[in-house]
Amino acid sequence: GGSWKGSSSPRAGLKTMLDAMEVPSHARDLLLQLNSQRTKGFLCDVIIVVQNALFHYLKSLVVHDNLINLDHEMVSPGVFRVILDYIYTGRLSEGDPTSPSEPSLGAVLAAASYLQLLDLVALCKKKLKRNGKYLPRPSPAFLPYPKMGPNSMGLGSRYRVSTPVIQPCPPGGMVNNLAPRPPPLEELIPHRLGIPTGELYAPTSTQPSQLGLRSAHPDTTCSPMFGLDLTKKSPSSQSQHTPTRSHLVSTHNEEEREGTLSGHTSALSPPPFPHLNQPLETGREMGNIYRWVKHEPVSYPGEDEDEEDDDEAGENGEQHHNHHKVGEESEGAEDKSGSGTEETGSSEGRPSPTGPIGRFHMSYEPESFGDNLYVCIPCDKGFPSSEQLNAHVETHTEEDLSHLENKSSQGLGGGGIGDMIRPYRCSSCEKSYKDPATLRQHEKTHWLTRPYPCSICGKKFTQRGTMTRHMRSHLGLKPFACDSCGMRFTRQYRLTEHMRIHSGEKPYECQVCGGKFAQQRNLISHMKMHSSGGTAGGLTVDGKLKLDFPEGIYPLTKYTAEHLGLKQEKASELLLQAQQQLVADAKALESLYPLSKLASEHLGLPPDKMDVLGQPLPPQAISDNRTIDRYSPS
DNA sequence: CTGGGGAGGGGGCCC
DNA sequence: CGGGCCCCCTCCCCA
Repeated sequence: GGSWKGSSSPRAGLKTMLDAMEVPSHARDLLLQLNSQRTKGFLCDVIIVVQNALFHYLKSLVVHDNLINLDHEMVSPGVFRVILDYIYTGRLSEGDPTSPSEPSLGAVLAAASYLQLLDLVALCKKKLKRNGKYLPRPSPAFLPYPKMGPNSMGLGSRYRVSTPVIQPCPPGGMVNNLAPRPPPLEELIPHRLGIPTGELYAPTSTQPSQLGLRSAHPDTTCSPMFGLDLTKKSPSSQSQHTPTRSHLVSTHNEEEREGTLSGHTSALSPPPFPHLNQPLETGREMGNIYRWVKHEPVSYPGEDEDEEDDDEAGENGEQHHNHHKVGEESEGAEDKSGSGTEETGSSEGRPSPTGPIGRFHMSYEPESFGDNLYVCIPCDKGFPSSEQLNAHVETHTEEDLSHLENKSSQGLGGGGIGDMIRPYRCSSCEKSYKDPATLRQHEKTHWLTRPYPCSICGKKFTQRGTMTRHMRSHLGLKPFACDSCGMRFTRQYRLTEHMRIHSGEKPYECQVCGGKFAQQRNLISHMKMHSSGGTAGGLTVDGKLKLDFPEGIYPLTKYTAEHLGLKQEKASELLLQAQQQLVADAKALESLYPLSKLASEHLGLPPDKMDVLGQPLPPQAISDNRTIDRYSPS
């Protein structure tokens, strides 16, 4: 990848080389061979996921990473098959237009433009024209864009700018799940497909630079894309750890690929909502394009920026005027994205002054609320102004909202209130978040490649903050000092914990034995002792079943949870584990000693109901206060 | 020797 | 990006 970055000379060189090819059919033969190889799945080291379909691909034709996930709203498996065939054969099969399974040329065109397969776009247009179906679009500056998926909220205009969507998944050679991990990879597109490589191949030289790892191509200006910048934050923020750009030298090579790729990948990392995708331009012109988009009133203000943008925002400021400099792909992109952060950040509130909840106003039919166009989703009340709605929303207590959220998660199903409170759902798991940044952060936990490697030991992290924290341990940075003993810590939280040693405060109390602890974690491990070890003997010396919950099995009350210093949910879970362990132990014992009346009474159930305890308690049993009250020991 | 508690430290994750 | 919390591992001490 890196070799394509920078000036156009590599292309020129390739052209010369190809021109000089003594056997003219060589390229064709080679492609045929590759295609045959591909159809057999031989040496296909890249897997592209489109919905539930897997396509094998040769890495030589793709830029990086072994697993790529395509947004199936933009590219269906059928369409992608056609595209892949085209890539390998140079031929566009039109198939049988009457066959429902055969993708239409229009769909292929849309996907091709989405993927920036310009040659294919041209070919599709040509064929459509020939069929008399193609109506050229007025905007010459941009590729035609496919219609948006069902979740696009009608904001397809955001795709006005080229939005490569093939998303790099972490290497590792395996597809750990088919969950569509959105996004955009920048550059699937092989050079031979007609994309100017200089525009598509972002640099791969993105290894963290500050601590000595450098970027490639000494002749180009490479931004330390996701280099750890300890100058920014770290208490010891030693500037000496932060080489300036001019210090960068090239050490990039294949061996570094993984690391650099991960950086690159993250630099191009996908927004969590494919359908809310921001324009993620690949070319150096993108800065300009972006500027144009910025002023587009219809541009959807979703979570735009890419993860890597942030640390470049300042640095790139000086380069806003210089997008056309060859060899700056990444910076151009980042620059764009960085600006995107600001812009979209400011515009995010536009349609929805109340944030995520407000965002859902648009799903309502205005007329149904008369003049009260501003609707509080949780309680369905309408208000004539956003200010009034805001004032109203503030009257909702956290409790109200969490109650509603629980309700929705228990029965209202998808699209319920829970979704409105936490509208940003992970495409790979059931989790949802209140804001897109958190979702994006979370989605990285599903990646196979962790985007933030430690420059010292190479360990990789899903969050930059975790990586910088880790770095501090390498560097021995302990900014938090205890006033009493001078001991230093890497984290504030540790110091807080530590201070309890001096104060003697032990806020965490075991509700079973009354033991007190200064640190919650020690209470937790203590609780585990109660559960797993508790019935280790199973029987007391006098042969009775030994139980640690003399009152029987009960879910934790909120009160108890608070006393444990745990969130009720967590405490209940913990206790539930203990209970299940207890039941398992009791069952094991029962097989040895038929369950006595005494034991069943200890468990709070008649012997014939013992089985149900093997199953997790239903959520209501934990969260429903009435149930809790009934079982509560207090 | 072992179990349990105290405490330091690292990573994951969400806000 | 930092703060905060949770989880885990580990080491040390002591009964």
